[in-house]
Amino acid sequence: MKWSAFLIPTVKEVPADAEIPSHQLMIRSGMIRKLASGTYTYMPLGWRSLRKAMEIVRQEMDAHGGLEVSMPILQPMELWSQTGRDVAFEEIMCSFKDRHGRMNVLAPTAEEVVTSIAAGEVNSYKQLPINLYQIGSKFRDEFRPRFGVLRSREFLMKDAYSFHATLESLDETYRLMSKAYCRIFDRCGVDYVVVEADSGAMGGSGSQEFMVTCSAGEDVIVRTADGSYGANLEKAPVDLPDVDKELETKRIGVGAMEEVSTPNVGTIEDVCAFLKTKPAEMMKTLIYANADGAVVVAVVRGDHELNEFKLTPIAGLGELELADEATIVKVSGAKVGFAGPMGMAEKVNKVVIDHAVAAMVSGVTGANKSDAHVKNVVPGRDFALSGDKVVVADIRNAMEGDTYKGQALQFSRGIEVGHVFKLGTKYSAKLGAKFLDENGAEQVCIMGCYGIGVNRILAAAIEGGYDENGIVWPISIAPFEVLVTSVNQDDDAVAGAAEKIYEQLRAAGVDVLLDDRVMRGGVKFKDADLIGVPIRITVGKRGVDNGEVEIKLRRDDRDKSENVTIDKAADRARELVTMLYGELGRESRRID
RNA sequence: CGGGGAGUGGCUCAGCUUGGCUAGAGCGCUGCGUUCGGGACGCAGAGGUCGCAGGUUCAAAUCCUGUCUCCCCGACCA
Repeated sequence: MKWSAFLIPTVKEVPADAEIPSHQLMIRSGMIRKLASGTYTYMPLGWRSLRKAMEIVRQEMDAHGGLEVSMPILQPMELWSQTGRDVAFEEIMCSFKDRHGRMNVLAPTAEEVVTSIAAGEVNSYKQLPINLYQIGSKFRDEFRPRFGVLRSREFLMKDAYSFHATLESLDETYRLMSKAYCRIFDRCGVDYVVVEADSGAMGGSGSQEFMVTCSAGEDVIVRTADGSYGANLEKAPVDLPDVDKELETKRIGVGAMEEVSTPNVGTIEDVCAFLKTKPAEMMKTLIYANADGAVVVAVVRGDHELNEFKLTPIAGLGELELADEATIVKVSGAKVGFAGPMGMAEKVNKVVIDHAVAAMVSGVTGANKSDAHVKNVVPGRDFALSGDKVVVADIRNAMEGDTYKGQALQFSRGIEVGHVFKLGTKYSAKLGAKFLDENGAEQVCIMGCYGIGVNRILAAAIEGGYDENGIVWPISIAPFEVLVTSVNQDDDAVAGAAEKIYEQLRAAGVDVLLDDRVMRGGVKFKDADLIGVPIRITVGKRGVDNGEVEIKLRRDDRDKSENVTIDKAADRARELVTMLYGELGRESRRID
């Protein structure tokens, strides 16, 4: 490809609405342009990179048992009603009514469609297992699109769905997919970690996320110091508090509960300031309700955060939401901010107390009376720690200083680029994906599903590879492998040498871009750095006069360029191409 | 959805408080010349009716109302 015939609209100024490096650089390098909030055009350069990422995904899926298909983006709402996900996804689905009055949705994902295919076409255990995948646009009406291509309303996803006769078969495919994912991300040159995850709206039993660590990431990754365990914060467990042998003795020494007036002092911070205590000596009482009006009271230490992903299954009352003001007033007998755990077990459907609270000698909490708190509240004495409706459990977020399996927990941020789930029979049962087993008995297919955010691979690669001058691409997903810059395009000898090297590389199957624009060198070098092609051949008058050109890697400093003769330039570049590909994916990563 | 901010040439922004001459700058773009290995310089140009709709006024980019769009913060941090 010749630059003069290509469209690479680079810009010097940083667009006002781009905040993170990958977003800024994708716009500045002319890869993408925004059409509307959360929707982007991939310009020729960006599309080349995206296609390369797609192709790596495709190759590895094909190599690991995937069968590529193309399912409709346009789906009937009716299908979603059958699994109840018309409600679960309601707020995030792009939907519209067609001229016949039917509701349609633009695919946010495709479990329903693929399962209905399996329901129709899979009849026998002999057809199983099977793993169907596609790479295509998905639509989610995000609450808040942001960070460019990282959280957009339309995005490119590789989604795969496997069907099995047995759990063992599912496990096998799940492992195979994890392996394929490792190869994909290795080949794409992104630095990732695999963590335990919550399966969220997908449902199912097991799930792992592939996260690219990056400060702009929206998820928090928790890892043990020895690296043996990692999880999304949503899921990350914490060790139980140390057992204090003196606990009971200390509690006996605590005086009776004492009510103190705290007018309009509702938040933990305010109460601490008012009563001169610390958050760690307080108990936060949160009141939740489900759609049927069942009420759950959760109690965590004042310095801890409740984790709803942990609370929900323990409460066992379905989806929970923080109760509205009226419910809080009714349950606690006080305005918002003054609830306490005392006497709650008798009033609500469930009381869930965090381990850390159960281990407190005593604490301060709301008095269940407006404008009042109580001191000297002793767990077990002043509110129950056991009983029909009471559970003590891990319901809080891990935080700095916590341990798991005795290992200190470390926190970092990450971008979710891949997610694998064991779905079980949630969809197959509802949509009738059944088969006959060896004994002629009808069974429901067991399913797995496996997603990759293809756009996110690009953004993540940039977040992990850029400098003050622009992008530093891994060669596998760079828009071009080699850039030949003709510094003096108006000089026939220079232009001729550059063209010759370009043609040699093309003939050798190298993906090469020739900057044949008649422009000043400085502009060309700046553009070259910006678009980040990994191998650069600089052809200029001062070298050509000596029969030489310069070759350097984008990631190396300017002074590390090497001079080679014009004749050998293409061969040397090919060696470097091979070397750079060889560097990708050499690290083996262990996946369970 | 709640709070905040912003919509002015292709891009980044000034002007608006205290309405008033042909609406400005930088970048980009076109032409000519000088330059020419790290985003050159000079000269000459093209390009906006100030998001949209209404209103106030002799007069509106500027004030008022409505509306649309975009961005930021939050949205189940008590």
